Amino acid sequence: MGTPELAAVVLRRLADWPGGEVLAVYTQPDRPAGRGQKLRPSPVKEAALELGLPVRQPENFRDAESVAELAALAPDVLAVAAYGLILPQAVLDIPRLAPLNVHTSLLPRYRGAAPIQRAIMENWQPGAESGVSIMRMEKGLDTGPVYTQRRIALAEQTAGSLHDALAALGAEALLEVIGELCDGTAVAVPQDEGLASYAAKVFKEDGYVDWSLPLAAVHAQIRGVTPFPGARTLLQAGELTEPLLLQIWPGEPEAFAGGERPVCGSLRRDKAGLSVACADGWYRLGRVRPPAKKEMDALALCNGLLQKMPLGISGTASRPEA
RNA sequence: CGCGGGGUGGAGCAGCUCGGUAGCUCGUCGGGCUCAUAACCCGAAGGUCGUAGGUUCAAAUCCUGCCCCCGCAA
Repeated sequence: MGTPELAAVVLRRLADWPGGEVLAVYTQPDRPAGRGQKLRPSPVKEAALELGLPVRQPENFRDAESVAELAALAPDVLAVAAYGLILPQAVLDIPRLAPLNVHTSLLPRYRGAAPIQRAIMENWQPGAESGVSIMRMEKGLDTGPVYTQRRIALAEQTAGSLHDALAALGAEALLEVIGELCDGTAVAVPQDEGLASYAAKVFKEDGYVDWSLPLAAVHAQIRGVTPFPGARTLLQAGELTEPLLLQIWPGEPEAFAGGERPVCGSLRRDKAGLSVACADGWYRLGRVRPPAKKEMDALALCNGLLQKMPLGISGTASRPEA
């Protein structure tokens, strides 16, 4: 049971597994999405169809009928990853062995909606890490006992790359736990409630870069919202008739040279491109995208839209009005 | 028919309102200069202006159809 790309990765791995069989795939109903508001199947549904697996898309499990349909399959386990539907106790009780959940954080930290992104945004100390947990589902949100975890260094990860890495690790860990459940050797350890934290959903405003922070924090914020919802900043430079809402990708932190202390948010153009001043250094912009344009190097932006901007420090980058 | 932006040498843009010589920054190639450079100087190549029609003496520019790309929203 799952919906987005993460769950599709896990599903493919499960379908591949010789130790068991996927009885059915549950995913959210097709939703209008994208340009033109066309009805679109979820990544999980696409994967399931590719694999020739039966797909079910109930609106929810509040009615007895949906629950009965699932129960009729008599599954040994329920494997859930980012399904996006609340599963009532009646559903959690169905599997013979356990209802399992793949959660992309080191529980009990970052329970909730956006563990991957929040973990990156909030942990910019050197050596920080995150990971994925396989837990037994219970009534509360991501509160169940944990069977196993896999850790991974955050380093230069973006939300996108970490997502991919954790999807692979999570699928592997899930198979391991299912195997142990079959053998009867699986052990789940209750979470330490004292260490619990929640990862709130990430909105577009979370991508508005706060240049008053230190380089490492700025870099972490940008990596955490890349590629979704994307980091943005409002550029105001000399010849621009109106401010430019730029989407930006992770760039290069550069510590200030001795004595340098520009105001946070100052823009600097040089032969190599564009940099923005943070609390303790210049953040050199890498890939960048103006509204309605394709993504490009900061240097290309300078050569085109910003070509009248003089070399040196002028203009500012700031958070758009909320 | 959800809203909106765009397609101009290799990259990024201007020019279109008001039709009349293909422009700018960068890159590339050749040459020069320098201890040196993502430095500077000189020179050159490179474009069916997305596509098919229409209007016109004349279309990147005005009109119509089509193709392609992208943002928002969900």
